[in-house]
Amino acid sequence: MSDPDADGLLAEQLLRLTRRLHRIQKRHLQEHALGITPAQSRLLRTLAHFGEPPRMADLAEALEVVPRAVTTLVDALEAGGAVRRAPDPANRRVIRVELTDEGRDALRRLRGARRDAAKEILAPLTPEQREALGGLLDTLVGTEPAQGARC
Amino acid sequence: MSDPDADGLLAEQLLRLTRRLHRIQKRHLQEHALGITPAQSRLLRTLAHFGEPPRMADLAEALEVVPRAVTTLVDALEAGGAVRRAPDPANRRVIRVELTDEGRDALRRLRGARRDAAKEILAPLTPEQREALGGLLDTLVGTEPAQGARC
DNA sequence: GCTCATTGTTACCTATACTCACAATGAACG
DNA sequence: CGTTCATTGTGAGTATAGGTAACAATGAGC
Repeated sequence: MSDPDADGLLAEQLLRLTRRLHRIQKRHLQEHALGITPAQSRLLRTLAHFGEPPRMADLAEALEVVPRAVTTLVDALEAGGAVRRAPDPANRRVIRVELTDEGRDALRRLRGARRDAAKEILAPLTPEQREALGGLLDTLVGTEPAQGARC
Repeated sequence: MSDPDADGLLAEQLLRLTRRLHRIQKRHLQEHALGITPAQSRLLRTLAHFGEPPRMADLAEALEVVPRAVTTLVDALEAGGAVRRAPDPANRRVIRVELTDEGRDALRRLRGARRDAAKEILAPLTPEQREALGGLLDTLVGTEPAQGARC
């Protein structure tokens, strides 16, 4: 407020932080020997939050990306055996994306990688600060991760 | 803390927020009719914070990117006339990146775009919350933007 | 049946950043 | 001096994440 450029600075910090997060995430994903990119990890995690196999369009909405992007991600994950495209008997246009056993396994290992990455990036903050940050981000992002089931 | 997955969620929110910021930034940059991408805008802004024309390597460090990335950005900005590569008389290896008058002008218009973008993304927060967020990000990012002069 | 909306995808493009190799230059030192 | 080594920027190529536009297949409304 005092600094008229404070908001811009904030944006800069946000960017810097996220790029750092991305790098750390990538490294941890490699270390954990999961042949998975951060975006694929994100899809996998989102997928797990749905009660039943979501449609591609559902995933696009949940991830806040264009449907086309989901196709690419699911392609990669399906090639890796983590998910499976299943036809919807009720509507032959839609494709349900199912988590395979292999995918569930990957998710489990992924959790470790994710926790490590988060721990590393959040190291400078006290638990209270983390909570505060979480609250602020909630407000900013809109709180609703738009997941199928509220996990 | 209570939720063992809270950190991962936080990372997710951060990612979501930054991608949203990126989109908004891009849109505002287009609206303000500056033929400039977000990353170029960032370099330009960083450039303005140096007391004297920095070397490419200085920019790489300030932006936290690999030197090669700076080359690409400066290429584009130089093609657009916003910056100029100037040889360093003291060391023929180094290249100083200077802001042109045109670049200074772009920076001025850019400020508006940036403020608008920040305003839009930060709309849900009260001024106090923004300040709090800024503080937390400061702590996370390390406070030192590694700019030549502490602006 | 005809028209229109939905759904996923093919094909292509962009932005950002990375690695690797290299040429030019400067610095250190026998 | 010359040899070796470090610095600096860049060419070439790659990866990741995303976006647009056009389209074929399908379903829905009249």
